[in-house]
Amino acid sequence: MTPAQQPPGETRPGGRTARTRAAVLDAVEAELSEGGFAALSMERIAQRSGIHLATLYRRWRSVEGLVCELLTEASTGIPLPDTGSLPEDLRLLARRIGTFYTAAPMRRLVEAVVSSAARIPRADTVLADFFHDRLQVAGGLVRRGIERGEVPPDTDPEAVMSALGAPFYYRILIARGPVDADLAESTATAVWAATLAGAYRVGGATPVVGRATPVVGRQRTDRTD
Amino acid sequence: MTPAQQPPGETRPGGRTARTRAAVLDAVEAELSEGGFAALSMERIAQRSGIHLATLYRRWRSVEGLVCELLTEASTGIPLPDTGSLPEDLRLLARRIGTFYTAAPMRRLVEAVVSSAARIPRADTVLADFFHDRLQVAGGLVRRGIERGEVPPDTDPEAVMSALGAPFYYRILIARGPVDADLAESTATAVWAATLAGAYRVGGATPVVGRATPVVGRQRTDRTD
DNA sequence: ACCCTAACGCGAAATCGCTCGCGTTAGTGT
DNA sequence: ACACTAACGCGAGCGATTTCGCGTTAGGGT
Repeated sequence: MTPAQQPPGETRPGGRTARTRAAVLDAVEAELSEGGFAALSMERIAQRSGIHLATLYRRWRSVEGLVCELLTEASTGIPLPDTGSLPEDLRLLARRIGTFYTAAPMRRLVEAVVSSAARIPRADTVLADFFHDRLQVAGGLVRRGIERGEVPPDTDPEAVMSALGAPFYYRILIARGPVDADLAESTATAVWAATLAGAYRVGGATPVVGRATPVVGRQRTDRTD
Repeated sequence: MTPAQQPPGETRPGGRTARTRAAVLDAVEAELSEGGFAALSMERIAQRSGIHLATLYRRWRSVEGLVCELLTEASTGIPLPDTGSLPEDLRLLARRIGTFYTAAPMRRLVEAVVSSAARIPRADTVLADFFHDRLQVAGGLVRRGIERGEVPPDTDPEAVMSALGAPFYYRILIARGPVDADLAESTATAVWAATLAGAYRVGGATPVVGRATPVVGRQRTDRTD
């Protein structure tokens, strides 16, 4: 039988292979920044990078495959703060996410990958894995806060980090408005307040009863209406 | 000169035109529910609806155009509650959004439209307009709360409603996990707490200083660091 | 009840995206 | 330094999508 036949770029990843990869990904990024995902085609990428069309198809199968690879490249995008204070960390991270997505290129990349995920299964898993990993490590930020006793110990770190990211992606993908500093501030404030209120506990949120909320502590409401 | 030549379906919207439209949109919805956007093609829609392929292309140009039209159809999706209490309304609405997106069909539609928006300009504007309108009317919910004095008077209604929606779309499009009741509860709690904390004020959020938050009232912090 | 034409059905034709087979180039191991 | 072969360049070719021109059907106005 044939020995599994893995796709190009795997068995001999050095030298020329690496160069073409870099050239292609650069071209994709540039094209994406200029015209967005709509104007992105294998043809254009081939011309811009100087790499032959057939090679592109061989290694990446489709434009979707290309933007997926570009996403995995961008892993080292936003560094996680560690100031010793969770609310400070949240605010700082929100600002970094904000500035990260204020510029068009990364916005476009997210659009492209999400768009791809709806079309090819591979992009779906790449996207899911990417953010799953990122959420995992970002959760460390919250875990340190728990250890310091800043928030309820049963706070779900990933839920908090999801809440911190969500508004930005909502703005980019749904509301389709600009990401600005106000959004970052608002989000940081909101997430911190919500965390204190116990909205992100592991077994589901404990509802805030009535009006004024006893904000700290581990209040429990056993109503199950 | 030729008299502008508007696309089919505009000048004579009754009778047969309306029937084909209905048949086609039904087919799109069905196909979308079953196979998702990836499996959606003009060919399949034509077969399923019994409408000829050429007609589809004439009226809607592409699958993206079709899902756009389907979105505008789904306007009457989630009714807005009005219980007389903002936190109750928020929780109820969150639950409705939750159940709405728990089932696959609407999830798929959102995926499809967002995916389309990255590719054709028309979808971009359709999506933006749709959610802009929806945010506008949903904001009434918050405005009533302001009139009742439940939240700070300078609360931004649309910001609150964005915050209520964001986690669901994050879950669907980014985290790619299931939308469940927990998410709805968590979101409702979080948004209410954040609103009380003043995270969604019109001129940008007033940061929550320090640890315990004076939750009600209109505290002001003039620090601008 | 009649005409007018928008919208549709039909099949052929053109276009586009994508793949395939073969020769060439350049890493990599000995 | 040499051999081996992964990865690339090239252009023809295939299939699927999209369009076109024409005849037909059926609303809407008078």
